[in-house]
Amino acid sequence: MERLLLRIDREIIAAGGKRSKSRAAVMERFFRAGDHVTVDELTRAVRKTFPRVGTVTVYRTLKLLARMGYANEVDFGEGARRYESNLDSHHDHLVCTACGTVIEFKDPDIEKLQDLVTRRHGFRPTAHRLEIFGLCRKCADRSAGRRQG
Amino acid sequence: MERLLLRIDREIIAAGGKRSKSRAAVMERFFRAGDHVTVDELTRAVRKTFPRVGTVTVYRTLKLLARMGYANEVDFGEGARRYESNLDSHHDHLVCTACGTVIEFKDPDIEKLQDLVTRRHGFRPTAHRLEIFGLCRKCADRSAGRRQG
DNA sequence: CCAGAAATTGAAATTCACTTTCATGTTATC
DNA sequence: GATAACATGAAAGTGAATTTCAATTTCTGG
Repeated sequence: MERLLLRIDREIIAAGGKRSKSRAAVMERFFRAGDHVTVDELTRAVRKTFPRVGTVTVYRTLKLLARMGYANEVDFGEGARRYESNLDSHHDHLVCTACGTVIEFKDPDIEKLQDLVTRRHGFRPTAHRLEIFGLCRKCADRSAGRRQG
Repeated sequence: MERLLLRIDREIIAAGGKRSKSRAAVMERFFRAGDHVTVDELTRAVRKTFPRVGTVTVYRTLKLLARMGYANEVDFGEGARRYESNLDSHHDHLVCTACGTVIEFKDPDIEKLQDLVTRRHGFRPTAHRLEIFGLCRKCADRSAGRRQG
């Protein structure tokens, strides 16, 4: 973690940038969060220990991380986009439309079939996103319970 | 087509709505378009034969069609959402990031695997979307050509 | 340690897609 | 054809994301 932040900082400096405390605070909170955060959520979190940080800096830092490949922009159709760390390997999402829970999953078989499909169309894939919307176990149980009793 | 528009009109009237020429024009252009249109694109198209139509009406009509199940909102990450007719069965998208071409595809095997994944998580799916980004055959060939000679 | 150059910051202004408002125009009904 | 309800569209309003710009911070090299 400390190591990661140092590495990113070094990369930024190599590209002609300079260190900054605000950005460091944003990055640390972001990677510590672990899940999918909106700019607004992350701003509030950072402000707990760094009240002076502006929304703009959070926007800029996340865009920067995305450009550098350390973060991904994701969109669950809520109106505001979310960012997730890109340190783990690729995964897709189950999004509960009732409670908002997001479950990550990996499925190499689906990926393989996707490769087949793209090949069939002479398409060279660079990225993909798969989101499945529905009810998580808890919400499904609740609605089933209501229906049956 | 004529038949479809009549049917939709009848449904609207059954729900307490009234007929309208603007809306009819929007719907006809929309279903005739066949592909994924933005509100802006569709507005411009409708105005060719119906100059007085406002953007708002296009927004409202597409939202209405989506609510009635005749259209789907899709998002290729361009900033503006697109609408596609929902008359054909479900399909997913290959989006070329170079030229913007969108290829539709269906893959029952992928769907089956998706069902397996959701079941494994006790998740009850209601919808999903799969977008694969990359280079279409033409753009891939072009960049391959450049690379090899 | 200091001065100057360059990047970073954040409040405010701006943009852009989308939605809401509301006075006016249309449509259906009696 | 009067009237009640719906549809329309211009303009105003939202809200997320971006840009602007003066002030601040960071780095470099005397």
